[in-house]
Amino acid sequence: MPKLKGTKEKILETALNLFAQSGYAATSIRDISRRVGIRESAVYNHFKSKEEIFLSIIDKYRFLDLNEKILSDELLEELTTPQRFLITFSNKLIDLWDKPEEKKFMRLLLMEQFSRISGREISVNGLLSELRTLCGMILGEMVKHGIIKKIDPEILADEFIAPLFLIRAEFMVTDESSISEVKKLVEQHVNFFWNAVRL
Amino acid sequence: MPKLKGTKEKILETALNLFAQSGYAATSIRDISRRVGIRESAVYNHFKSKEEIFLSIIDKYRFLDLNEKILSDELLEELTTPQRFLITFSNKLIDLWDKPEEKKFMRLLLMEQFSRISGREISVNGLLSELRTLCGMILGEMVKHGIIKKIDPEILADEFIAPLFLIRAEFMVTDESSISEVKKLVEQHVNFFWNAVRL
DNA sequence: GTCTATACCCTGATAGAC
DNA sequence: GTCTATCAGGGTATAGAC
Repeated sequence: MPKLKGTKEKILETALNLFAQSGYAATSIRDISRRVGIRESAVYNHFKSKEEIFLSIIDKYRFLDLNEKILSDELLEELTTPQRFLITFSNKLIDLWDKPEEKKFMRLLLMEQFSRISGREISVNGLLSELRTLCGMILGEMVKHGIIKKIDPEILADEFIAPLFLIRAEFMVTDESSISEVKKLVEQHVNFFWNAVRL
Repeated sequence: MPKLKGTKEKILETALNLFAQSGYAATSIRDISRRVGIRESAVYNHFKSKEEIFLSIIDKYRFLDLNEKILSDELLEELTTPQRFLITFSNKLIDLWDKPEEKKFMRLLLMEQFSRISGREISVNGLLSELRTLCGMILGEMVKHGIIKKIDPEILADEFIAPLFLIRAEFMVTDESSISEVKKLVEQHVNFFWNAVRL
């Protein structure tokens, strides 16, 4: 990783900012180049079209690597106290979603998920499926070890994730994140969920 | 209600179709006028700008009138069997959301919620808040009558709605609605929810 | 790699005849 | 209310000098 951001990198970064702010169609190459500090035409040395910029962004941020970013050893130790584990897990997820880059990317996805730019499917489901898999695994293990009720892990995962996601999405409209309020809602949800599944 | 749709009405209808399909910015007045079958300039006899068309659409579809559209006498009779009531209620909601106009409007909202066209806030929260209030009332009554556990009705409403909404939103990306699959997921959710709150 | 210059099309919007 | 005609501005993208 070079320390000085090349122009290409700068274009991607700027484009993400503008796309996430105003949407793909409403953002022009002119806007992007102006902010980067180069001419419109110079952009075309790095990307052959506006669409290619968009697709590069998608490819760059598509993978969250949740396991790596959330499942620390420290967190796994809390598995002995499942309710606390779920709260810590959720908060870590909220923090991850609150990171500027992830936030912008999520906004972009939410905005453009129906646009089908260049036929490629831009789905929020994709972003959620990784999380769904991870939660399904964790909750499935809890079922197996008799920590929680015997319920289909996929259902458990959906019930656990859906409110979390909606809480996050709702607070994304206003940009003042008020993360503490979010975390209060998250904790309420986890408590409800825990009472629903505990034995 | 006039039988023959006036041009103004036709513009609104066409604009909703195109906005919901490609987004506000990507849809031009030309696209709209072409589909309506008039010249671009003729549009300006009815709306002074593209923005005004958008805002008219928002105003037209903003109110769902959930109480009226969902709470029938027949449904209320099922209150004696709460679990069945919740399933019927959810299915009615899904059917409502599946109506072409509501579906398109919801798509449009999901796409443009971050755009802040003309400074007006276009939030999905607004669409959900009416539902939240209704569910809060119903579930609050259930709590009061000792049918379900004593839990804050607002929390109950959120826990009930979030998965429903996410299920609906996910199936909105692909236009083949496969409503039966949706309803299966809905039923799973309601069963989970019911087991979480029953006494 | 970036610049200037430019091609060429589409945009929202207006003026004025019918 | 709809039309033709027209506008200025902005859109993506390319050519060629430096």
